[in-house]
Amino acid sequence: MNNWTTRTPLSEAQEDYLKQILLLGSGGNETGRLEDTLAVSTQSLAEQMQVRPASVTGMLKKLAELGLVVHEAYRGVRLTEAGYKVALEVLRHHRLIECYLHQALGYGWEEVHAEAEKLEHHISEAFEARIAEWLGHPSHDPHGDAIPSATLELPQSNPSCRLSGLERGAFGLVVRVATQDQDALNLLAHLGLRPGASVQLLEHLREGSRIQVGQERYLLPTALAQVLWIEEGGPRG
Amino acid sequence: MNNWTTRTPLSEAQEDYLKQILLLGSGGNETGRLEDTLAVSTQSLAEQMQVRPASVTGMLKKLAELGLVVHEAYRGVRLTEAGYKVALEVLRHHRLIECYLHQALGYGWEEVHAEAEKLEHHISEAFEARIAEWLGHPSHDPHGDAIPSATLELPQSNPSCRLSGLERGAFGLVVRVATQDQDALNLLAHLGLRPGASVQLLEHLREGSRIQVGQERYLLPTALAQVLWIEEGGPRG
DNA sequence: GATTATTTTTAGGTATAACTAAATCTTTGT
DNA sequence: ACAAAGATTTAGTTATACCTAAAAATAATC
Repeated sequence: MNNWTTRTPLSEAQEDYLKQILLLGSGGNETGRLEDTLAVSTQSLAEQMQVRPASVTGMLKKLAELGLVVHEAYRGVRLTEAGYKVALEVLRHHRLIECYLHQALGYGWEEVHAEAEKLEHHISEAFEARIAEWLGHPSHDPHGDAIPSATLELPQSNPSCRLSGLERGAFGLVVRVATQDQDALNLLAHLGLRPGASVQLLEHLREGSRIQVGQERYLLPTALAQVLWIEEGGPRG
Repeated sequence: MNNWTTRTPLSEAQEDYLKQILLLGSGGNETGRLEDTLAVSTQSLAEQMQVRPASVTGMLKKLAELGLVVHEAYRGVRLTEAGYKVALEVLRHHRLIECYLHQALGYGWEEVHAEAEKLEHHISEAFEARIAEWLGHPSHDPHGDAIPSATLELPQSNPSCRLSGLERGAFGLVVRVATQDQDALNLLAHLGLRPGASVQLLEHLREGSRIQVGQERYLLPTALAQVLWIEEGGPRG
């Protein structure tokens, strides 16, 4: 374990592992506190990174040597404070870039992920600072994900629940679209199910949830209903 | 030699080699025509890329296999049409990014090079198109270097000469600052010797050239006087 | 034609990050 | 409690990309 806070620049793969450990450990709900994250299994990381479990073990070993994770064999991996910081930094880059592409360059909110995924590893702190400034230090990205501040604090979010967990007849506002699947994003964008959209839940069925968005009614498969996070509230603001 | 126009994505290093072959082969004066470029020596490439000549030979072999350069042993290397296209594409990315950092994000013209150097390899064609549009399809970057168009044509430049070649008493406009050395850029920026600045040449001395910029007079070392390209013209526009 | 400088070849090194196969550990079901 | 199933680790391999030093080959110059 290396304690010297030295910044041997991490590889792209290493940064991605740390980011995924944070995301998986948060169960999609980052609280901003390392203590609230769970240990992540080798398996789930392997799936997420599209790699064999053995490859994950290898990488975790390296990250553990760097003092960025604690890996208890057979029990999963957790970030250390240092690793958590790096992961938040990467997340900040990613989400700021998404914001910037959307607001400054006119990308659709469903298009920004792929470009941000590449760029997040290659921008300087100066660049980060400049776009954050230009954007007015936003708290959330175009998908509704919270953006860590320059000091790596996460902003508070209002209570919300998955669309699939909404009660019959309830109204609400989409506050977050929690998927990175490009096809899912395209579909949701086409239906107008973007952050800020107003929806009503009509009924839950075995195949999915029947909902109303504007004048249109859709039967949304459960897989998709689970990625939409809703803030409950009266009909159409 | 691979003729299939396939786009096996090139590595960062490969793109950098191609770019440097173009820059060195143009002697700092790109005409936009491959025929006007000279063969580049292994040595000069090695210096530019900060590696040993043997490494250059190795890389040239690989690039030749990809059909991007023609390497005549012991006689130097030239770009093929395909390699020339790639090099221009990289140059376009680099210079557009420099413009964008300067105009959209407020970077100083002397600061943009380093950031662009990293980003040029990691932006998509969509990103390139969007920033080109935002900028209004500029023809030159903040250093005065010509930007290849979307179709990879280089814009015509007005005739110009090095400050070191100017005649005694002549007036002119800085149109290009042809160095990537950060310290040189900083120094020139501090003296106000940026593209667009008006200068008069007072006299040439052994140590350099005495010049006047605004109210100030400087003795500019020859090494620096050679990177400043001047368009001759009457005193202060 | 010999000397010098440059270039290429050869052989080998480093680093990253992936993989497979086999061994080992943990969990689960009976 | 134990066996089977599943997950994880170990060990050894592969592939890529890049680099180097030293020896051999070539070109240029006197």
